[in-house]
Amino acid sequence: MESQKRVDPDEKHNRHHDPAQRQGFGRRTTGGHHADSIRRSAKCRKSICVPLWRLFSYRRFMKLWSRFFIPTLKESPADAEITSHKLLLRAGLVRKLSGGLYTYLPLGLRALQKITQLCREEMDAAGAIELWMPHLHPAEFWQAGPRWAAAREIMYRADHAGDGRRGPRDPEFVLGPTHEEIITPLVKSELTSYRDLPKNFYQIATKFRNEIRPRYGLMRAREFVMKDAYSFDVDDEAAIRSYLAMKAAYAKFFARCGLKTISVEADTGVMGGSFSHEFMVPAEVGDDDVVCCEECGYAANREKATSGLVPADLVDAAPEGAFEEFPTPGVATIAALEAAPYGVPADRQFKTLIFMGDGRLFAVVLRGGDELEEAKLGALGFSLWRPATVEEIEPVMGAKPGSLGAVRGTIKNPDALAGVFADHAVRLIGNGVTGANKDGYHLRQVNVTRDLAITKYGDFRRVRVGEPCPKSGQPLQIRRAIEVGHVFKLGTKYSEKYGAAYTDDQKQSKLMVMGCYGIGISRTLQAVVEQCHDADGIIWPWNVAPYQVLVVLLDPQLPEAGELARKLAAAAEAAGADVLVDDRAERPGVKFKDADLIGVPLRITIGGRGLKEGVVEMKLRTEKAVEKVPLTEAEARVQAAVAAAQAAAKA
RNA sequence: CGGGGCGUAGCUUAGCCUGGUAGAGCGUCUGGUUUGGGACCAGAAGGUCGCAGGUUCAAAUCCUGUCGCCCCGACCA
Repeated sequence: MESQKRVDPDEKHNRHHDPAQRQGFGRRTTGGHHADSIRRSAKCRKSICVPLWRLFSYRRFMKLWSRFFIPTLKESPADAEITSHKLLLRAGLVRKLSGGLYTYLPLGLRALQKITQLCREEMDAAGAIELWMPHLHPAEFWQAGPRWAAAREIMYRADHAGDGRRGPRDPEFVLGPTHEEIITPLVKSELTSYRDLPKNFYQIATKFRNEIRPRYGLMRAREFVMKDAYSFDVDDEAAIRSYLAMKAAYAKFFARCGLKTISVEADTGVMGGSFSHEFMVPAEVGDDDVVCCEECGYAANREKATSGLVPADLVDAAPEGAFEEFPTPGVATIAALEAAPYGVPADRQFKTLIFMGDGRLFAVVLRGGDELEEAKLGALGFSLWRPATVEEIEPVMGAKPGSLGAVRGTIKNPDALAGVFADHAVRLIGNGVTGANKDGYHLRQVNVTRDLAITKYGDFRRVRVGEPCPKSGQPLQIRRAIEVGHVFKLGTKYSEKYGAAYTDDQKQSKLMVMGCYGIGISRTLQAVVEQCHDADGIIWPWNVAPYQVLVVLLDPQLPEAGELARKLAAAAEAAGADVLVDDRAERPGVKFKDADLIGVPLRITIGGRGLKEGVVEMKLRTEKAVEKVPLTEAEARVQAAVAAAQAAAKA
């Protein structure tokens, strides 16, 4: 084989251990020149610096940039839009394979592993137990669960091998978007007694979701790393304890990642369940809106947020006389009815929307100026719903959208409606205008209480900026945010479906009460970058930095510089830091730019100039100032700086 | 899925409207000069112009289809 002829790399290095050999490099590669005068030439840099790492056997304990792989970019690829995505690419952390699919390069992987480890520590500390589940799921597990229909479209299918040979009895597979459907059957068969509970199982693994629109790099990917945990408790009260323990662990975890998060009340969405909180990172580029009150700390996802717009003591408006029809040819929008000659303000109009839910139509009534918050329809109990089509609406209502109303007696076939659900805010209208269920006509003097066929009031509208906080009454604000974690109290939705029950001390069989808890690990990575950067690059928080100390050798060809780098790197490592040494034959400017870009928290610069003065330089990525440290103190000072950073990161 | 935009060298892009030799910067390679915040000079390599049809004497350019990517909306960690 070829390898027999090849010289073993280590043996090759050993040849250069002799200092005399070291001296020889300059001469050998530069002909008759005096070694000193040409030692900084480009050629010399290359020929000398590469053997240098061999000379001192750095490799045993030093990670050398020249031997590593950090492909930094001066310019960001065109398909990156937001800062963190650009920086992930520019700092050589990730590369795109395809939309929503990314390769973690060595540096990115290290950061990801740091986050993973922090998460693991907090989960373990909170009493959760790590395991690992398959990510290829036989579809039958999902079919047996409560949300097969709803979750289907986000799941990747891996039905057959594609050779057409598999028979119809072979299972259909899906790639796991989450694991309730897998963990619950496991728990059902393994945990049977109240003595086994509580339990909380978690894993940190890849999830697959057929996102309708992957974007922003790792922020919304088709394949991503998630920590998912599932708690099982004997009753509601215990489940709440588990929930609160997870919520507390999450707060700790995000704090340790150096992330500022806010926890907000959230909608439970397709997960179902009784209540939930999301952990949000405020960011301009977030794809969630958080409604919050500076005054009292109320914070909720916009999907869930309410306001104090409708006073609790609001008195029903008295009718102004019988409602009457009036012609409105061609008027099909709120705006058109607002315009002349009608001049009906949007918030005096009843807006009627028709939806199809589980095979039946239902109506939602809002103020004309309000927007429906569709997620809030989840409270109505339909498992699936969508806006109804014109063809579905007309036979039931008697008119096309634009002329619809929920006025009793005007609906063509009221029995076909599963209900008329009105937002509380319509009560503010009192007497208003709405469609006559007759194309080209509207009704006025419609009284909410007397005329509308309301089945039930609820909160369906979207909160607007400046409305009073439901708690303090102060104006609400809305901020963009990135969701990085989500805790749900699930209740018995899954345990019931899969029969996850236990026997209590009265020999009674009872359903376990569940909770589930997710952290977007890869999303957290990007959120950190999004929150911690400046114009020059990433500013890693200490705990998630892929490397915490960077020793920059400006003159790597100087033996004394190499020797010093070795000492300082060893000192920093002994203090508990991860150290990278930039030994590349690059100009100082390039090295400094790269150092800032990859965002290592503590930079130690060793250059020929400083060595003559007898100093090395220390600089924190967060600070502008560079500190000159005498060589005699260098090791101790580096260790002290590492210790200080560690202490600060712990606090 | 609806709406908008873009596919030209590893990266950023010019050229396309008005068809006729594919151009630059960064990066890479060679030689030299430089050396503390992304150096300079000289030279070189690197392109099926996303793909497939069509129009034409001639297509990166015009037409049709298709694939991919990005942005806005609904969904989510």
